[in-house]
Amino acid sequence: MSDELPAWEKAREEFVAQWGSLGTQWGINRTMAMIHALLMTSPEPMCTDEVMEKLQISRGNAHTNLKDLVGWNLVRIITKKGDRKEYFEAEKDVWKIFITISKERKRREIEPAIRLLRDCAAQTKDETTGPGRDFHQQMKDLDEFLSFGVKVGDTVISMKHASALQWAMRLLG
Amino acid sequence: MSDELPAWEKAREEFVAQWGSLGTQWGINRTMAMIHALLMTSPEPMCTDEVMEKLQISRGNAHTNLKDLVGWNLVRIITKKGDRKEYFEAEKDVWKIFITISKERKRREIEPAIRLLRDCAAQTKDETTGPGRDFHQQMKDLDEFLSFGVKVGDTVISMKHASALQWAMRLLG
DNA sequence: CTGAAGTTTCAGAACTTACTGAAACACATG
DNA sequence: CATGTGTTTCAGTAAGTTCTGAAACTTCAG
Repeated sequence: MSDELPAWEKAREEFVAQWGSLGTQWGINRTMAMIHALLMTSPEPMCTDEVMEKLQISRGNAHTNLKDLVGWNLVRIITKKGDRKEYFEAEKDVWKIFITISKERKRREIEPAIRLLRDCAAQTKDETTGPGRDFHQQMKDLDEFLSFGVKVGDTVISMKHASALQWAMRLLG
Repeated sequence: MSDELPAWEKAREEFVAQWGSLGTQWGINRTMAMIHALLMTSPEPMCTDEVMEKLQISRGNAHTNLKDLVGWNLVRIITKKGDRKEYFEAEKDVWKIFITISKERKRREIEPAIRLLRDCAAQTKDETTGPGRDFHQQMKDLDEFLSFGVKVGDTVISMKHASALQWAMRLLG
């Protein structure tokens, strides 16, 4: 294989591989995390074949994960005129990545949890004594906490990066 | 099987089962999430056998996941005098749960990522042109963002619940 | 319409992770 | 030191997830 890689590409390969491992801990599939890392550090949009080649994965796998990343709004499809191929480009702005991921996680992970908690609270709203009442209260506490968190999160992700920074600095200062 | 469950226990079973499913999305294993849900809604500390019985799982499985939860500081071991059994009790205070999880996730997920980013940035600090420089910059941006996030997070989790609430209200208001 | 280039789908294989059940271990008690 | 009670470990198995490769499909140019 080619050892003629520029120095930065060596670092990039480490980054891609390790980001993949970290991804699994975050509940994200390894390949998807690797493709994301690859695209985030790509000077140019890449096509499916380039991704396959770089990561040594099959077309089906590359395809699925690229589309998943597009579904997460972390990657967008670029088409060049006079070229039928689709190219993929990752958002590189850290603040925008953060906002996108926050929104998706809210939708996929927090909102279903809140629905569950409300449902369980509703089912037990007539419990006024003993363990039944405690359970009801626990559901309400969890709901209240998550809902409040969502509200705070919504405020933050609606902010411009600069305002968010300023606000955070005030908290720290 | 007994259909003589109090109404609230029905809701509890739904909560436990669903919290388990939600857990998998969060990258947490189903059983661990279920045990946590069970203990969070238990009026009394439970022993291994009770957990096995309630969730219909093996001793080994119950044991491993209980110990993992203790490792996460979400559950503590209680021993009653004159009884050699270990009982397990989950933290029920929502704010404390939040703080505990935040700390653990920081340690397990954010800090390793920051280490990786710094390593990759260091490897490319001499790159001053073209894609190498861009890569270096991207690593630094990500590092800076996560590190700043950690700082903000540290500040928040060092706050009392009431102060945090007050502070968040100001953000919203 | 035909063929070339690109894209999508999906059944089964490979891999990873979680779980069981049973045996080994620890420890207190008579 | 034998016995009963509770705890831990772990090899093998089951379940779940991800990946491959090939076939089907779409689109466009000639």
